[in-house]
Amino acid sequence: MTNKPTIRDVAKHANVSPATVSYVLNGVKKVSDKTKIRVLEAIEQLGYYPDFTAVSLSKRKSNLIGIMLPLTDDMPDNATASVLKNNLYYNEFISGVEMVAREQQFDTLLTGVADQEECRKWVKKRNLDGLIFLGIFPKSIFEQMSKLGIPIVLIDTYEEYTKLFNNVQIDDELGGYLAANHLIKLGHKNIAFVSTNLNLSPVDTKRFTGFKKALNEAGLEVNNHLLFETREITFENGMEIAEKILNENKELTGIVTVSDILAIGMIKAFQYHQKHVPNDFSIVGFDDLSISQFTTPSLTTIKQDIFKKGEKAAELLMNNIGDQGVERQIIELPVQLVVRESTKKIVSN
Amino acid sequence: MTNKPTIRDVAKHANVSPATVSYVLNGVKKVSDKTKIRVLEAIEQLGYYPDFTAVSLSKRKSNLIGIMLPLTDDMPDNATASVLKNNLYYNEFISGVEMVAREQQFDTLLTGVADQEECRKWVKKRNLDGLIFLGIFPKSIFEQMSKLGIPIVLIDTYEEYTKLFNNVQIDDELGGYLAANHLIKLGHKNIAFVSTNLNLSPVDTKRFTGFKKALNEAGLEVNNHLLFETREITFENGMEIAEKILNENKELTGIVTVSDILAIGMIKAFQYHQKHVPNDFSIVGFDDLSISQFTTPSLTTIKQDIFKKGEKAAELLMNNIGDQGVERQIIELPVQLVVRESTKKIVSN
DNA sequence: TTGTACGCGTTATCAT
DNA sequence: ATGATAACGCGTACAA
Repeated sequence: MTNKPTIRDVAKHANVSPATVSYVLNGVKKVSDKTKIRVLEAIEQLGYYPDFTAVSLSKRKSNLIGIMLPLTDDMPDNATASVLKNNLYYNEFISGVEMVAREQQFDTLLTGVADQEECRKWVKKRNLDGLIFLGIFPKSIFEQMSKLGIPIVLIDTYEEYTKLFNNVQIDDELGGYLAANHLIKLGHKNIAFVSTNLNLSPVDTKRFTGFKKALNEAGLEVNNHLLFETREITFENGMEIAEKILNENKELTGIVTVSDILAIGMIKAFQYHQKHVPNDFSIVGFDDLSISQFTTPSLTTIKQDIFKKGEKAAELLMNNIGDQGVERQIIELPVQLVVRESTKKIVSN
Repeated sequence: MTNKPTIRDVAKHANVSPATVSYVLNGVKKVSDKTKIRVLEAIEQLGYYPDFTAVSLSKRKSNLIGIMLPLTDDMPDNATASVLKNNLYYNEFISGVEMVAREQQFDTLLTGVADQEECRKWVKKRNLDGLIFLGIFPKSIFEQMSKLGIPIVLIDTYEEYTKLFNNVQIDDELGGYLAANHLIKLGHKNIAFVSTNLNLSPVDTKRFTGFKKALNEAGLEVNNHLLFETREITFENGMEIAEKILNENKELTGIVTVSDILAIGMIKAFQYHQKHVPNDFSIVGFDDLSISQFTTPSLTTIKQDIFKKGEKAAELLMNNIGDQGVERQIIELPVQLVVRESTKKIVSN
């Protein structure tokens, strides 16, 4: 038979009880060395390995972690997929999580959630051992989640109500500061800030804070006309903003964005309208995606190691799953200015 | 208690047996309408929903499907992650699978596999209901897999020994043909073909076949010096090939590649060495990734709908999981030439 | 070390 | 035709 051997098969083969086999498997030191060896041999011979489903049912532990992607209400049902499709950021992050999880015999599940009920069900249905929240979620969801009793790691959250969870983040304010400062040092005085809706994104707000700080320090005034908000981070939205800038004839030479994606879209639109980057506009991205050094011009950007962010998040989660009662941690990863071709010293008039 | 209600709780609440509840849940028509309503009410009131782990254990069905990524032996252990990280292709594909799976209450697991044993174990451990193979795998793995007794969908395979599985593919030969033909029509006569190792990649071989066909039809000779093979599809390898072309002073004006990634890398290297695309080299990519219309120059490429490929693969898999004995199917998705800025009519001398 | 109840839903068997 | 009982899937962990 190609049938998978069970723990009872092994037990029979080794002339012991299933319990003993289980003890050997789990390193419970209740077993004499000689029986242990017999059991190990039997396991080897039969090619036995435990069924995770059964383990999961009896231990109430699935060796499964979940990554939660945000779905706003106005998105179509199938938005998980489209979020993934368009956002290279998620891709790298998930890879990092995957890698660490796999090393520890965990598998990773992905979902988008519209409401907390759905989320709770998902966790319960699959007996998930831990959760990573990637993105912004409403307060109510966290209240629900904290009742779930499983470790949770948040990414890039600043809201007060998230303070009781683990968090992996970067110094977003510094990122915004570095980006603006870079342009200022290049002589730019009229600098735009391009982000998602600041009311909805504390991350972008932090970056904006850093941005403003740099301008203030340089004695430059923060001009609200040079703040551009878009709903979602896509290439297309980047193009739209660039066109808006051109249409409205904004006076500016420098642009700080919260995402390489937006920056790339903007550059494309500028080029389409015969504007040159960096000659006409200097643009700083954010993230340093793998594509960003291969665009033309290559992107000056604030680099964060998204892959490592995923790794750290998974490590944190694993530690918490391993033993509860670990204290809540905040891990801050570094950001760094990477200067490439999309920014340039301004040509004074 | 916040404890999840079990089927027995529901049964008690409705004054029936657990079995009856199960029947109602599974639509077994053994239950009178009045009891059914009672049960439904109890379910509603208690907020009951079944535990997938338990269902999985008793039904031997997990509502989980797996996507298998290839790991060659010489890759590091953690290569799943890096494959994902670098390959935007996978990203879009997986999104498509995810979406369809989710609609049917399935979750999707991802893994890279080095050998068939590991793969088999993974399937067994998690009781996976179906498998999608994304990429090229050795023959031996398929022999093992066919014994597993779960539906399998292959992507882009042409090997003889894969003929007994479902397959989702595109017309790769046509793709190669269209790409070459486009360049020929633009007046190019010395056209390179850039691919992975043709001995290892039947897909690239098909495209090469189409490529050669177009050249032959046009009375052009296929020059082996203009065939460039690389090990892996990365931006960096694209750059390398471009540099090789420049270093060796190859006489060519047109380039057909098997991937947008390679094309983007090549363009970058050309630009770095003061060569202009498309003025000096016309380049055709393959895939039409979401980034490809935002590079500079934007890519002329052979478009395939990778997202849809994922959707189709998942649909096929779901159908097969639903009822076995469905006949093996091959689904061929269309390819299409998308002309953008990276190709141009040759300036005759 | 072992026997065995348990976790939770399913389904074959049996009863009305 | 309805519905209950109980064994089962597989590993775990407590009592003995």
